[in-house]
Amino acid sequence: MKFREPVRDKRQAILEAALVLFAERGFHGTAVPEVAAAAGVAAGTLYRYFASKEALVNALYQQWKGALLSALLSDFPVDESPRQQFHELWHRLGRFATRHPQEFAFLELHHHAYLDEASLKMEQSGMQLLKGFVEQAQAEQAMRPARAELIMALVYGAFVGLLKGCAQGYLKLTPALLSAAEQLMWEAIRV
Amino acid sequence: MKFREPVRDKRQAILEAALVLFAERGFHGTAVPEVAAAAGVAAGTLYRYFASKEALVNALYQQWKGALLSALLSDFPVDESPRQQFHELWHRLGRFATRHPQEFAFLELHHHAYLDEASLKMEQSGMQLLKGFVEQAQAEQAMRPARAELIMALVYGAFVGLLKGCAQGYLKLTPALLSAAEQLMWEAIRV
Amino acid sequence: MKFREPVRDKRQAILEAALVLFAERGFHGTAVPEVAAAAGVAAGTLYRYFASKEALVNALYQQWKGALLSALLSDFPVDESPRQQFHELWHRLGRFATRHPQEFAFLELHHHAYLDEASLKMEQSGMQLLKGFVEQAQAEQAMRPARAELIMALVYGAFVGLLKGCAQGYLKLTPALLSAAEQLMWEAIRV
Amino acid sequence: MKFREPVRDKRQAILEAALVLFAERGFHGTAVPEVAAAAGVAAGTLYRYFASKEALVNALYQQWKGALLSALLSDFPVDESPRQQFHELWHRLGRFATRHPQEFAFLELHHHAYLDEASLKMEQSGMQLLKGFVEQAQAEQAMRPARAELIMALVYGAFVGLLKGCAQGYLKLTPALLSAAEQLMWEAIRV
DNA sequence: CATGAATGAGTTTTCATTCAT
DNA sequence: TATGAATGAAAACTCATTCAT
Repeated sequence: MKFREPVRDKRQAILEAALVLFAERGFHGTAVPEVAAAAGVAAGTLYRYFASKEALVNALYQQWKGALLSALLSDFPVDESPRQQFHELWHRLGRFATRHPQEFAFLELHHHAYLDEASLKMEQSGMQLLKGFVEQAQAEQAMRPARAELIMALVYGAFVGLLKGCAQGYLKLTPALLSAAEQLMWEAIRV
Repeated sequence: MKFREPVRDKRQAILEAALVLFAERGFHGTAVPEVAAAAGVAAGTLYRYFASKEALVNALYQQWKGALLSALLSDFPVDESPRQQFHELWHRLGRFATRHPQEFAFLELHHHAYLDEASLKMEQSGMQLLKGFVEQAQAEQAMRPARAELIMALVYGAFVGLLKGCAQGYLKLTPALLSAAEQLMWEAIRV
Repeated sequence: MKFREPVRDKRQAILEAALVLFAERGFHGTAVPEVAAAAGVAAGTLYRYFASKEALVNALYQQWKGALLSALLSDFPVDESPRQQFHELWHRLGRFATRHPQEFAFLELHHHAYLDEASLKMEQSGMQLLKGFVEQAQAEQAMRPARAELIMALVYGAFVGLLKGCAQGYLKLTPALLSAAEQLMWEAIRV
Repeated sequence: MKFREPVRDKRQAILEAALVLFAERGFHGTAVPEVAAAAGVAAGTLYRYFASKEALVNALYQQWKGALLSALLSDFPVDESPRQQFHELWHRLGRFATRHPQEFAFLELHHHAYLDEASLKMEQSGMQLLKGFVEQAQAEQAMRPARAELIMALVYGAFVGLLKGCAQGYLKLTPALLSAAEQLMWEAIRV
């Protein structure tokens, strides 16, 4: 009697609205009723889906940190050369950031002082997986023998810096730019 | 009846207190009375020195962004080789971040959605100066001919990533680490 | 798919759940959805049986105030001596409070600022009936000639105080205790 | 330059306003802004004096439970006869309830489910002191050898019942009524 | 100039009630 | 008739800012 209203799912609508606002104005800079209004629901409704504002931001963080890690690592070409693996990682990062610019901004351009244990655990597990890739490449003597954490911090930091430059309008995120950036950063870490 | 240190300068005390709190909890996560209390002044007094909370954070941003730019660029060895100049820039960044970790965290680890024009202008003028260095090095064919903004975004992003890794405890900011990082990033951008 | 007990009567289930919660946490301290959940029905269902939260608490009050009055007065031994009648009343009060401790607590240990006219009328009619007993005993010169309302207030207040002492853990409601209390209070009012 | 405005003290004004409203409508039935408005202050001001609504009600409870205990026990005539001591206690209770009817109603006519440890301790220490009086009278064989807690529950309950009767309009709190009540209750407990 | 109590609009959150299913 | 998601007004509480002292 009622054609599927385009409400997909209120929980999802709330998550999407929150993402946009948190990415733009930060967690503390965004009021719950603003999120609710942007999601097209009443303020009280938000609390049927999330126990608190903090629970909401953690759910958001876990959803997208998980998506990012999954995008980076699912079906990772474990048998390829380090150079090829690096290309793959950088390319996947670029694709994720191109398709989900607000999500990436939310994840990486903000200082998250309110994360719960589950969120922190997810963060750390991602680090571990990447560390494995770095150490394997080092074992194959295809990557400089610096501390794995240092290499990861520099490479990931460089990528985030690139995205920040795009967000601020200094750069435009194109395949060519990504490719150039990849080449530079590979030079930084190759043997 | 009053044993506080000679009240150096209340404005300065407020700026220092605000810096610590903003770096830790962010702008919106910090209450003005907290800042005042931490500075050892009354809440009303803060408003004699700053028109609003936003004016305070902008003053802080300009103070330290200016200090950072000044640290990077004053007496810059314009006649040295690009490699030497890069070393100098990286070393100065490292020294600044080592001496002023909270200031650096405030400047670079937060998303500043409240900056006024003066702050934005300062940000941009810093970029211009660094761009000049990159372009000169490229003119000397000592640095790859990529877009200057790309090189700056990657290098500065890598440095910020390094500091974030230190802030999160994955790394420890030592001269050796800085030196290793410098070497890697130079490889990224040298011809 | 549904193993709840034969849903006796939803109205009754709601009343029972409300009683427990109102007795424990008070009317304003209890949320309607909590009552519904405790009764095993949906929140909306409650409103099929009671027009509002106030209607619910008044129905509850009337149900149990009525039950208490009925327990006190049905088949009252009108021909017995005043002493015997007092014994009967005290004993019936004790039995009611023993069998229905939460009901008694709800009725007498809370300040009911929301009673409607029907509830107040019930309260008053109970008073009238007891007043008759007192006045008859006084006419027979078996009870002191104080104001009937005074005697009732003291005796009933003493009983409530006894129950409050039990609820707080100072006393334990045993037949022996009730009997001792009865004896003391009879001494208070006998000629 | 400004003659002492009749604000006595805002903390006191808040306590007084809260007392009236809590006595009438109960703790959960009273909204904080109502208390503030009745006290003639802004809602936020209340929180400068009390950390929370619960802290307010506990402060109120302790203030008046303390006043009641003090009224009962300060300069207690320890050398008088038990009968005389009972008269004194009853009289003091009556005077307190006459002078502070709302305070007494707040203390004794509500179910306080939110008391903190300090409040509970105060309650218990009052009980202990009164218990001492009962036990001494029993030792002198001037009071029936029932459990002290029972005697206290009945006598105090009777007094509360009397006040409840007055609050509901059945009785009027006069010296004569108090005196009559005292005589009845003494008969209950004397040997 | 400095203070800090006071403000009241704004925040997060709750809850009595409704209504589409 | 029963449901329970949705509502939105109201609750408790916070905080940027003001102003009398």
